[in-house]
Amino acid sequence: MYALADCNNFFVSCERVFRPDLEGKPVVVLSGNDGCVVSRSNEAKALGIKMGEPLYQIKGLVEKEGIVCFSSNFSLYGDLSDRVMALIRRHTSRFKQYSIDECFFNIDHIPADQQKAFCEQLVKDIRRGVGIPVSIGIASSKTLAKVASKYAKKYPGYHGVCEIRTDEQRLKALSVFEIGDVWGIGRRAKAKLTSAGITTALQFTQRPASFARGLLHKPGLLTWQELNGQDVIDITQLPMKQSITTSRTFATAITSQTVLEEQIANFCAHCARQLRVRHSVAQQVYVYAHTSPFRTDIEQHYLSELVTLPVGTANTQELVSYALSAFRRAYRPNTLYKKAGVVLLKIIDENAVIPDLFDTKDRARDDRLQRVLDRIDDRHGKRSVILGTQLPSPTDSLSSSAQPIYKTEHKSPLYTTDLRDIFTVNV
DNA sequence: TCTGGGGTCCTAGGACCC
DNA sequence: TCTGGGGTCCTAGGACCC
Repeated sequence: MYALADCNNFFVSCERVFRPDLEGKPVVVLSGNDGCVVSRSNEAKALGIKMGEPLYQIKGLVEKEGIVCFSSNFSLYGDLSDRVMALIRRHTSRFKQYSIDECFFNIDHIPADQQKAFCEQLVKDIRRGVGIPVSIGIASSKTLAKVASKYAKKYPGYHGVCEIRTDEQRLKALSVFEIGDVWGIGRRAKAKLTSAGITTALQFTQRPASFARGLLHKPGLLTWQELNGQDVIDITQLPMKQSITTSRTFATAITSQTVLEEQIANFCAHCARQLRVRHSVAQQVYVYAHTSPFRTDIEQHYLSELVTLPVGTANTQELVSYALSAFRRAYRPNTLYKKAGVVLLKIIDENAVIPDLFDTKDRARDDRLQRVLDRIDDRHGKRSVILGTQLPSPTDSLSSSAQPIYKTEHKSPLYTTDLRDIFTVNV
């Protein structure tokens, strides 16, 4: 049997840990640039606010109902996530974190008739120890465990834990479960299934496997098998990341090449640091920037450039230099770039690097310097030492009228990871 | 005017090989 | 006028997840 633990309204719950006065009130957390709603309290959901809804479209409602808005604060969410995960991992086996607020684990070391009580205790421990409300679903496949966890979340009578153990329970749960809410069924698949007359998960499972395969291909077949109780989706694979991305949407579109170069350099440096934390190197760098897809009044433009490196590397200086020269090749003047990003690809273990016979770089020396720079950042904080290209160029800082590149108007303090913020709050 | 960020997997189709 | 078959590798784009 699998158990799935899912934090309720995770980002909002994180904000509430330090703002208990917001318990019972409508609260939302916004995406980067304060653009869209990405987490909603139950009260906000009850007001009809949808996931992913742009903030500007609900401005009136926000003011009328006194909805409390937060800019996203990922160092806070990451830190609380680590605490929740550590608590679960300590008491379970074959633990696998699936996302920032979800994990699968195995509870076969507990007798079957005690598994539910065990998970109920886990829910209480997390609530008391970290302050985050969690729901747990138990079933024979991961997709069914997801179904169970949704029931656990929806009905307080379950005390946070729901299990689908018998076939009667499975059929009953699926008979009133909307097909579009099934893990793996997205908008397109839902539309296809609806036109085939399928609205519940149960109806889907009652069609033959060939129907699922024919309409939704391999992923659809896997979902069909999982809903029928077979354990076929494997998430234990994925030992190493295949790509690392850093990208941002800007508050106002940017045309300046030097301002964009500064952004690209910072995105790339951030990716490179992630790479080194994982003891990996990248063999390709992909750079892109584009106009706002929502603007119909301007010509759309998508700039992208892929560079394959002669030798895999995690060195910030080297990766930034490739990223910037790629960007310079593709940059187009007088274009309103609204978003840009850097992706590192073809990632392999640092010990698997294949040397280049004609390499001109002293890599041992570069690595030593990089290690020193990382240690300085570890000790004195992120960005203690950065490349010159990561700073705004003097001409830009003079000309730009102090307009911020990103919008975060509702950010909460870094309660758990930055002491300076706590002192600021107390003052 | 204002619309997120970071991932994975699958598939079709083109390039290329013998 | 007539113009193969079978395979691999790579890439872009679609779909999905949280």
